[in-house]
Amino acid sequence: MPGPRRLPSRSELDVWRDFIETTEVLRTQIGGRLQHDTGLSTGDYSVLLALSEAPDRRLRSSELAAGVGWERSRLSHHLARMERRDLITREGHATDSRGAVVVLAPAGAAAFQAATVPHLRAVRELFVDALTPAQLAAAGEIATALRRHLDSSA
Amino acid sequence: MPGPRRLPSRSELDVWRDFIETTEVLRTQIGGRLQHDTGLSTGDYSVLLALSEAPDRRLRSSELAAGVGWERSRLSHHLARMERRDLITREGHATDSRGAVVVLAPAGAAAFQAATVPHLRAVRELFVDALTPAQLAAAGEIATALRRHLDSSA
DNA sequence: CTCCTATGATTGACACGTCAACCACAGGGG
DNA sequence: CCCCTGTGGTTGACGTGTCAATCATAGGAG
Repeated sequence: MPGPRRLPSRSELDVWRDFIETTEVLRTQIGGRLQHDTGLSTGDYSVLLALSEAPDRRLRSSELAAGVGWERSRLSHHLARMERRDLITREGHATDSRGAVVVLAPAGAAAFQAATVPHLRAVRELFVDALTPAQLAAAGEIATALRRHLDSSA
Repeated sequence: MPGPRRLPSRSELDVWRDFIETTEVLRTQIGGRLQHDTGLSTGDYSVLLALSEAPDRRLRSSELAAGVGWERSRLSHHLARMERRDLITREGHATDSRGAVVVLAPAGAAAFQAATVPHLRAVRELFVDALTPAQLAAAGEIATALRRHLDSSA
């Protein structure tokens, strides 16, 4: 056990840079297409997806935050913007006066409906179609390994 | 060849979501550590790295943009913020009066020096150490395949 | 019942990114 | 020489994300 572990080698660093930059470009492209085709951001899409699948198309704010994996502060800012555009509305919680309930608005449901096929098509074109089945499986395993490692060191 | 190709299957979509969310968490964690340990953002780091490697520690704005892979507008905003913090300075170009030259400032060089080891350590801990050598190689190949596909459909 | 702490959520300040508009100058045709 | 188009770069507006501070209420200890 040497004390401070080694730094990444040149080839490891090359993989890192290539990997992180490419995933960033991928995210930007997918987001840009979604924005262009439907007027929704990927954040909007995640929120609308979670609400669409929720019973009664409504969720308590903290449940929604857990569902999309965001901090409450981020969700609060995003919901404020979505409310301004009439995609969602907010109500008080019946039994816990601290709570807020987020409700899918008609315009939000419509926007989500219109967005889902174009978005899934973009995912296929830019991600699934770029990889062989073996690479796709490997991508899944890499994501799982990274996630487990991140969770354990948090 | 059926006309409109199929949408992603359930398992393909699961991989997509896992992959894109995990890489985002990874990016956020690395950026957060860098910010916390050194006061630099990953953007700052990229710019300072490019300038450190440039002859005379100075680059024309458009070359710097190409080097870090950013749009000119993004670079301009970022340089304005970095100039405010005395990490870089900007000068006019000698022969092309339209041009701007970005110069690494002493504080920028010092901040970069201080940041490199902690940053590389974080990359090793959160990325390299999470993967087997085979997975690391696969990650490189996946990035290459995605990048090529993105370039061709742009 | 009265504090006391923990939790749900919002806010303000600020960094970051994109888009479109803009300004200034370079480098030619005429 | 004059215009005209293209290029280098900046700016403003706005959406997005993080952090720290704030506020109100829930829920339990005493």
